[in-house]
Amino acid sequence: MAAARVRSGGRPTLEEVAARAGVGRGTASRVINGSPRVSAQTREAVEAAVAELGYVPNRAARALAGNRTDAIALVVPESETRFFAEPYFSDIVRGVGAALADTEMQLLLTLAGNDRERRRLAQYLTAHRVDGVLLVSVHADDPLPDLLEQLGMPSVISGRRHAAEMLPSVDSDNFEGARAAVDHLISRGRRCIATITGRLDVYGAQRRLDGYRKAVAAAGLDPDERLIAPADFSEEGGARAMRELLARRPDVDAVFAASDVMAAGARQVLRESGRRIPDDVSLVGFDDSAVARHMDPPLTSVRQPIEEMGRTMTRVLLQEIAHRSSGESPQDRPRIVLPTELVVRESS
Amino acid sequence: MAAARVRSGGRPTLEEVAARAGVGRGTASRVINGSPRVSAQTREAVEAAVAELGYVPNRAARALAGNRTDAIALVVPESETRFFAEPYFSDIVRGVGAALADTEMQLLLTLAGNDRERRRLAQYLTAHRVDGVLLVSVHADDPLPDLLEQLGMPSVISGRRHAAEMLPSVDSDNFEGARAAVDHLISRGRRCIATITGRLDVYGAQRRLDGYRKAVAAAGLDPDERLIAPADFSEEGGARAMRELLARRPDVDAVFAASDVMAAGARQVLRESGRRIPDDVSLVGFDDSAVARHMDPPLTSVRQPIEEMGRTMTRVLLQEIAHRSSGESPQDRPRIVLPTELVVRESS
DNA sequence: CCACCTCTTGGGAGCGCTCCCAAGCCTACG
DNA sequence: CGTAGGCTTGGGAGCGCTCCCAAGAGGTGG
Repeated sequence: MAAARVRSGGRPTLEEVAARAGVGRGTASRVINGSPRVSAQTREAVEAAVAELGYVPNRAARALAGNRTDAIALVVPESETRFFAEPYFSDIVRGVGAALADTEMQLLLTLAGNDRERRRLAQYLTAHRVDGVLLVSVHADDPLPDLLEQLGMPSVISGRRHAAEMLPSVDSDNFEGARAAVDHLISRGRRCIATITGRLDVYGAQRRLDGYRKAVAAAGLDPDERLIAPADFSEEGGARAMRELLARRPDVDAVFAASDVMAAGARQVLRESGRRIPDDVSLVGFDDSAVARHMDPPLTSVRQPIEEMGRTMTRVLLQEIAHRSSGESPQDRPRIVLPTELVVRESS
Repeated sequence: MAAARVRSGGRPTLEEVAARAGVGRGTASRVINGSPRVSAQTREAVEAAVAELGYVPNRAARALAGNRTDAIALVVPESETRFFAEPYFSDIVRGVGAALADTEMQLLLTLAGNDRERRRLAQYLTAHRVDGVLLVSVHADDPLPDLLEQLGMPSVISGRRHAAEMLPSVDSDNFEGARAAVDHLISRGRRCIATITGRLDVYGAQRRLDGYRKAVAAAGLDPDERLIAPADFSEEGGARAMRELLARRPDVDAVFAASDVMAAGARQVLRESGRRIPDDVSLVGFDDSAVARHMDPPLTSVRQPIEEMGRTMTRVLLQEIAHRSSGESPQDRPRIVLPTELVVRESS
């Protein structure tokens, strides 16, 4: 067993694996990359060498030679990681991680603050070369999607900016979720149903409002615009909106808040006004977060399959990348909508 | 303006920048890496070329040539990302991101499930070559820290496994936080104070218990072991522990739970037993999570500076990496403890 | 028996960058 | 006026891998 050249410090290289297996570098590479053009015997020899040496390919070298990186970036608006504190963020990551588990792909986490940073980011993403980008929480005026589109960077977006989004997208069914929530309130005999919306430049918030409108209209209820109060997803905003609502329509008997946190704000105001939940006013939230479960009374809420959204986004992105590199032009921009589920608790 | 060789597809390379600036490749590299051994004039010329060409260094090439990666990994036990759903996870990431903001470092997110995966992970981390590792939520029997230590990989750990941890660590002051919580209960006139602990193989949980014991002893209260109920950080576990507590010492007049979620479980059981909070029993949690703010009554809780922990861990890691690469032997293993803060609400 | 394939295989040519040596230039000093 | 020494500078030699061409081996048909 000639102890060939034993490199003192570093990890074994392809060349060493090849030498150990008694084959050429090219052949070893073929085995490691699963090319079919290798005899079974050779393959075995190389695989044995890999095992013995504990060889792991050097990513940087691969990236440089192969002009790819085996890495994707998850871009999160930094300003919102806190807003994401509710399961959202970690569940997305879980989902992405799960989908990546038996891949060689790495996950790069990129926090981008303001729009300027996001613009710079696009540069980086292409220069630092990730193979694809996952975008979450995109606002109507976010330049990033267009930039990525132009750069031809495979990307998947969650929370479409608008219906005409060019990028593949994965979303939960905000419309149906909202509709189900309102239908539920109607089935409870409520007739004067208000809604507190999120920031309407977030597509999902708009869709939730649409769902509300649809359900109200379908039930033949009075579609009073005064029953619609805009807010910003914050607890304080929810409280403020609830006060407005109460001032405009004191006879309100149900509220659909577009997030649990806003519902929490609304609950506070309803309490202070002497109204009981759900006796006087029914309350429904959205997200089914920890806040919902621990509210008093526990909050009926619309659950989104967040982890699955992460999984699905990733799967779609990997496909997109595969297509792109195999030269196919992806005709169909996948546009996936995952179902939501109403979780009924005591607040309604 | 001789249009030199204009590469059709790709981004500009160092070579092109050099040509544009009329200097050699080596010189261009020096400017870009901020070497002082360049004349001001040359520097300007290169910088201009960089700007004009929109040059961004190729990471893979750098990594390959320089034998470093400009990337660090944040290792999260996958099994716990959900447990992390409370601000923890996202706040840590925020902190890390903030500390990395004006660095060239990238953040790699690594979810590792079980111990076997974590073992494999160590391989990957060295082979895929990250420059350093951030470890959060480490259990007593986790093999990863030792592996990283052996491999000589710069690492920083949060939540030390045991006091004798070899790696640099950043932690919040669980001991003082717990003590402050119990002192607060004592100052409220409580005399029979119980505690619900987290998994004691998590260092922080152990420290919280230590803090409880210390405060009880210092106040000269009866240190009855029956007032200590172990649980697992879960709501259900908290409820179970509370039931045991009530069975053993029905006269309990205060409970310090080592997490808000467990406090929520305890609250439920206390309610069911007909006890009022805080009139009959005071309740204090730990984490100051959303659950605490929205509980009924709002929960007094110990806040940890999680985002700052992320920031600090990262800073320490970057220093560690810098030392390592400049050949200094890091004499002192930083061991940083960040202060906690008691947030008093109506539950106590 | 030879031309022509197909299947494997080896290894050269880079990918874009950092490291480092040697060369060129200038200043200062003997 | 010659020479040593300090600054800058250019560019060769890889880093470890993938891509791809050409060559060898074995088989087949005319």
